Amino acid sequence: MGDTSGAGEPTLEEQIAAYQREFQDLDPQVEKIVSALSRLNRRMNVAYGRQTAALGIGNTDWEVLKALVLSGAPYRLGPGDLAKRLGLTPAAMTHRIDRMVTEGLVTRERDESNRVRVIVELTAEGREKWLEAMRLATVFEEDLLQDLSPEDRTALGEVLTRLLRRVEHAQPDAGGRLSDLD
Amino acid sequence: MGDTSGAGEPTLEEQIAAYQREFQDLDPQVEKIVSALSRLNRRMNVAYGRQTAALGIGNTDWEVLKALVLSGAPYRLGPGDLAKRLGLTPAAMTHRIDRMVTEGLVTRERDESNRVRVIVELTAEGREKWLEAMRLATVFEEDLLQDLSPEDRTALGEVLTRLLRRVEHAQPDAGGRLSDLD
DNA sequence: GCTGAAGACTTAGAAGCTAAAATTCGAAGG
DNA sequence: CCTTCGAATTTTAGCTTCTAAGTCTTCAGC
Repeated sequence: MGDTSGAGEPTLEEQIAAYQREFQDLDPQVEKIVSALSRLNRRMNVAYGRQTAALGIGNTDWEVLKALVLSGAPYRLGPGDLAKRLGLTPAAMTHRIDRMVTEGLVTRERDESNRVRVIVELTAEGREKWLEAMRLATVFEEDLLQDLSPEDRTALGEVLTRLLRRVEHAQPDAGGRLSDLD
Repeated sequence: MGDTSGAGEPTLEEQIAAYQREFQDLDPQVEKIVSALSRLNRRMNVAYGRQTAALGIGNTDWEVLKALVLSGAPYRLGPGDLAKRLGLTPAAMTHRIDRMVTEGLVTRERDESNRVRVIVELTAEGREKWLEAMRLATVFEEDLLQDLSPEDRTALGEVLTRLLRRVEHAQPDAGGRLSDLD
């Protein structure tokens, strides 16, 4: 069923053996995939977390930067919009924006054409931080996949998207926000 | 660089296109793997979270149950040990154990042979909850992997463990505790 | 018997989140 | 023109879970 965390961790093989000992019905092949996937993801998140921390931004900031950049130029969204994309309540968004404004990553201003609305816009510094984080991330990712041939990579991408389609179909847009950093 | 969360989420393809638009140096093949992996993991965590919630236990409880079960019969560990395995401070462990004792999932008693130590022991109910969660999880996992042939499964397990070995070697036992539910 | 170290617990405080109330503005109807 | 409703945001209060630092208890060596 995957993995948990941290130091003093058993190896993948040890853990699967323990699972089999405690739960007879376990398919070790399935468990291997699921546990490896989970561990891999955690390690990646640790790496990303370090990189963004090195840039002086937190994981919560990172999520907002990403949403704004992916929305495309001119990199503007309302708090409500952002909240929807990130799966948060509007109140939580207000707090994040407060922090990020003081950090200089975004600006907040009222929309002059409809003064109920607020516009959150990426600053040049915010965009630069995002780009820098992406540069670090791609180095890490390239290193991670270093041993895989182009064919291996294609095959892996295919399998994973196949699995993803399956979950997304079964669990259409869950909206859950159970951790995830990238 | 992976994915974030929730509702109103773009499709994987849309997101990769947006990344390429905003960051020219991106290798779409790499990004596809990384993003699919991240999304897949998040969906799995959402599913696990629902299942454990349905059993009336939280994600934090689940981690402790798992550590105890995996330690093997008689399912006893000290708070300090548990804290190390879960990557928490001892203080955080104290709070978790408090809660879980009132929930009837574990018992806490002093070790009579060395009264400085405390022994946390899984109750029958705690063990039963763990087993039930595992049953639900395996159903979900089997469904997830349904379309993969045994050969596909073996291949996927191999590739993932290969990647995992690579990260674990580069990042030996980071101890990080940046989210993860399983 | 005293002292030091180890282990667990307590307290204080930080980071994030939610829910619900308050605020502000625009739009529609009398 | 004024009023009222509704939408979007912010404020307030409180929850959960974590860390850091200090305290208490107990064992072990001198």
